[in-house]
Amino acid sequence: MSDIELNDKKIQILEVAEKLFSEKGFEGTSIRDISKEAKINIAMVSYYFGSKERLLEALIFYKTVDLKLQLENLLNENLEPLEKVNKLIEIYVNRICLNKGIYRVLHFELYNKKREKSLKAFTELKKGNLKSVESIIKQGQDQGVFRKDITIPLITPTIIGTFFHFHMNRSFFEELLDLKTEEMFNNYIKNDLTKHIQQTIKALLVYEN
Amino acid sequence: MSDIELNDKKIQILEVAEKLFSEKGFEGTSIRDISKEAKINIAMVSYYFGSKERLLEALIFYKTVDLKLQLENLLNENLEPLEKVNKLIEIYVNRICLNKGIYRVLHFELYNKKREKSLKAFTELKKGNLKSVESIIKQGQDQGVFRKDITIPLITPTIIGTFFHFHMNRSFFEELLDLKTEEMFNNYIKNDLTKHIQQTIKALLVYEN
DNA sequence: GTTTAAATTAAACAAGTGTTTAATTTTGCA
DNA sequence: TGCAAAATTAAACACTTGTTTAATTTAAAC
Repeated sequence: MSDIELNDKKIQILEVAEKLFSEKGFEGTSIRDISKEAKINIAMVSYYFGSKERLLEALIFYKTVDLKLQLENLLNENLEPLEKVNKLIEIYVNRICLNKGIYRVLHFELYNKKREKSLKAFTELKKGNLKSVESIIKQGQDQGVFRKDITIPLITPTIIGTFFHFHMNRSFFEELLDLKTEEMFNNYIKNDLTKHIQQTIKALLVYEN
Repeated sequence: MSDIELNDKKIQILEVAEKLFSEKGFEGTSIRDISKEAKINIAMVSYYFGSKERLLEALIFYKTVDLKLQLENLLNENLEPLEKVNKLIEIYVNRICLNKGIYRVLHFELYNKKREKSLKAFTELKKGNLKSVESIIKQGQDQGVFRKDITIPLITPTIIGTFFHFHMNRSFFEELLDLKTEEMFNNYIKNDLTKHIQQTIKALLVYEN
């Protein structure tokens, strides 16, 4: 069976792996954990993916392959620069929200470790994202809507970092903001948190001293 | 030996543990790894801390105990609101920079895991931090310098999240911004990144529509 | 229905895990 | 110097880890 081709069983394993990796980390999750949750034999992971390490690689590829496309589509839409930025933020928040687990895995299993193949794919993804952001912001600068003394590569850290930090401290904010149900938490992200990020980036981009 | 009392050997173990936990994660680091790096016998960790889990608890306490104090001191300083916010950002960046490893451990080993004792200590720390931030910003609002339609609890995620995301993608930004040495990287954080965060928060706080 | 490849299984493998034990060495104090 | 407490050690403990093996079942093609 090909490395890329994904049948139902492979996908099922990947979904379970994402869930467990994000909950307990890569090292903290055993193949037996995955097998149990996915209701398959322990040998099937090696059979399908070769090793636990290659399972992680497959997972990263599987979960990041279409983000690039989504951003490139945004570029070609006919929108005002600020609207584009707001939509960009929505895409980021939405995506990380949907793929809850994988971003935690990406950032924490690829940091300071020798997973060259996975790391390279992740780096390429980030480069592509940055190009899209640059393009959008330069459009706004050319139109005289955005100020020019901003460091564009630091915009993404502010967008994703704010969301990520909020998400990583989920239980703290659940208690603080009295978000009792999963639905309330997700609604807060979709409305208030997204708005806060949009407000922040807008202030940063159009502020005049 | 008391739980709290820290002799040289205990501290040596904690320092090594922080380094390895931050590099390889809690589960990814074995007691034998720690022993080897700290040049002690494997039994010494259990002897001093009781267990690997309790070692983590001790580490978190050891590394967070004085941040609270630092923030409370800032409150009483005689500074303009905006200056206080800028200094707050400097304190955060500086602290996380100095304690490189522990924040990664805090956010990723306490997320979705049942480490109640450690989690509680961390939550208390965050509550205290939030109180300091609230107090500073309300001061600025009372003086009419800061706008009032902002969500204060989301300020910290933006500050720490931006820095954290930058740090978690270190190798990406090293390549992108051509930061060849450790010194250049640290200087970029101290100057450009800190300035970006300060610029962002300032824009958010004083922007008038 | 037979055949061939793919899928699935239980069992075993060696290596690594956190922790405990019991013996030995070092230390500090009378 | 002598002695009790603390520190340190090597060895063993039971358990979990990722991976492989070889046998069996299922599926598809002819």
